[in-house]
Amino acid sequence: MTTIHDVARHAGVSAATVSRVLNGHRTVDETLAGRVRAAATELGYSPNILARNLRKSQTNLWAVIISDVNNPFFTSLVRGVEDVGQQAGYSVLLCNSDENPDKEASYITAVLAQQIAGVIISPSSRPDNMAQLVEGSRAVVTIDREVQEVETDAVLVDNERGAQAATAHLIEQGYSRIACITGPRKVSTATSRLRGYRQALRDAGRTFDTNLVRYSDFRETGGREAMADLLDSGARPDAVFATNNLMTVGALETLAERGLGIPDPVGVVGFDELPWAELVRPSLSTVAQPTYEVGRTAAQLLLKRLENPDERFTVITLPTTLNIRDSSRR
Amino acid sequence: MTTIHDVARHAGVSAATVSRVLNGHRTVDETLAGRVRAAATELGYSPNILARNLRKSQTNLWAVIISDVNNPFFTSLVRGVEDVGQQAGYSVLLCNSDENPDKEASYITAVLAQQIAGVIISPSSRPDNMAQLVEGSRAVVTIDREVQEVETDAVLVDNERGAQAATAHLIEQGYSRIACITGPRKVSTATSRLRGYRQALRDAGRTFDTNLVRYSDFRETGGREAMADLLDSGARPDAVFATNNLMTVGALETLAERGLGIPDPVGVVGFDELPWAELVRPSLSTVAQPTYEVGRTAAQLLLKRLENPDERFTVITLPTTLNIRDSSRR
DNA sequence: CTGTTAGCGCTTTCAA
DNA sequence: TTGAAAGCGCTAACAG
Repeated sequence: MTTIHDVARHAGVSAATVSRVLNGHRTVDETLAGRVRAAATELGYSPNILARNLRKSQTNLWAVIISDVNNPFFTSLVRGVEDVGQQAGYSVLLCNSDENPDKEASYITAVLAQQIAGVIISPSSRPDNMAQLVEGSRAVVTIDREVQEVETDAVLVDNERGAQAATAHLIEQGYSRIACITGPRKVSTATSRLRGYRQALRDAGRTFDTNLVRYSDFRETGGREAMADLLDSGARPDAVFATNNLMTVGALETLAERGLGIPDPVGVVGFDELPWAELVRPSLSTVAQPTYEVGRTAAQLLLKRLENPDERFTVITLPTTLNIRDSSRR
Repeated sequence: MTTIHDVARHAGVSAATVSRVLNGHRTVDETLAGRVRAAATELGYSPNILARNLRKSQTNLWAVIISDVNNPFFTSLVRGVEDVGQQAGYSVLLCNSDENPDKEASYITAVLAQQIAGVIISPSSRPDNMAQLVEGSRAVVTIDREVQEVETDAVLVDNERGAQAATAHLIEQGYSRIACITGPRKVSTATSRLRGYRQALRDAGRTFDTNLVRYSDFRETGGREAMADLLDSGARPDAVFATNNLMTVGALETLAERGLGIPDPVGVVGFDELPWAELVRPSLSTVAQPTYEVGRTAAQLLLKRLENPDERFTVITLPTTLNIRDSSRR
């Protein structure tokens, strides 16, 4: 291992000067700086990151805490984060909270212990976790979901409008008993999307019927059970809007099991794109989120916050796109 | 920040003793150890990981270098790694080489610079990268693909047998002109799976026809183009075996575009499970890999290697499962 | 079994 | 503008 002292000796300067040059402090004479850079390349020097971390009490790591690595929504997002982070010299730690507040809490503890530079998080339903994270961390950007109790930079999508567009589309296709399978009551995306659904019904002069609404868990089995329950309960839905991709898959499975055709007698629109939505037969109508963009934008906010810790918080809301395919077109 | 010295003072011992107790060295008197533990909890002490990292010249981080985060094969694998790693006190860095040897090289450099404790990698086609990684890293486990030139612990699946079973199944269903879309010539999974395909043909007394083989890139568009080329070339395939999930998707897209029915006139079997294989119509026959298990096993090998750097290398080969669904059944 | 001591390699005052 | 020196908090070699 060549150290900063080796470079210093080789260039005939002190270690402090080498440090200054390599960190881009402009206060060094150009001649010396040149000598230092030459020595560094000649010796193949690269600074010991661990020593730097200790000295600065901070790593060059980011953490992304998401609720499900298996959900393509998040993987695409992670790429967006990674692309920006790597550019700026950060490596990305992936943490998978699994929609489980305890697991989230343990990751937050780990993140604080590691002295991670910045955190991008899709928060679970426990606001205390977020409070602790924000308290102990240098920079936090919230994605996907809002947390009322804690203020941070955030990147969201226009959930309400997306849900409204999806529901309005189903209405316009002549469906009359449109069900909604949404996520946990405490998760903002679940409630916003439900609100959009409700708004579309109201706009169309329809009544909002709680018999047609199910609160589930954003998972495949949850969607499956919610759909079964809707069919068995006598609510007689002729269409369903599911507020995330996995629950949509679950709903489709139930419909297939029951031998119910799509889009007739039952129309389907899902929130979130499925990677192979075109291959599913009939092809699936979705409200698509700009997932990669969400990740990229969050990473950019994080970068800004790291540079400028005292700036006011920004919240960016990105638009969704309604992709009308065969599952809702009759 | 409470430091080890605070705890030492509080417990009336030296910092070294505190360190010993907290690291589980058994050479400390139980009375003292108890006092230390009491002091530590009372003060809410947690060791500074950055200092420990510097001192030990090693982080408590693992890196997983994979070729595509968007591929569900890898995300499930990452979970397996993460579950084991977290248990043992490691955090997992996710690196996305994107099937690009240059990107892989840059991640390897980063991993070495970070002094990552252990690396799990699905190597690209550039053996030099692996050589450099193995040279500079404490522990490396290879997954998914073999690299001839470099010896490491490894977790593989029985690609040849899986491919053979898939092809034999197509033969048994009465398909006579079975094509194979495989990956890059330099990637072992591509060649092993092709070998299995070939073996099945031989076993059935069929001739191996290179006109029915395409080397592609393990990506969706690659599979799409390869399928189109097969159809346009006059090779007249009546079935296709694609050697990974994304290329299978591509092939399905081409077949749909051309209005060719599945399983008639064209049968399809893919390697790797698709997350919603059941929803694709017709449902897709696949050779499934135990992805989560691959990750878990690799992590366990890594743990072992870290404990025991001089042990002989182990290579574990896990079995695949042929899931026969509608796309190949006529 | 325990304490003293000496760094790990870097950044950053502080003084020149 | 530069260098000397201190020290981030920890672990491990060594001595007792």
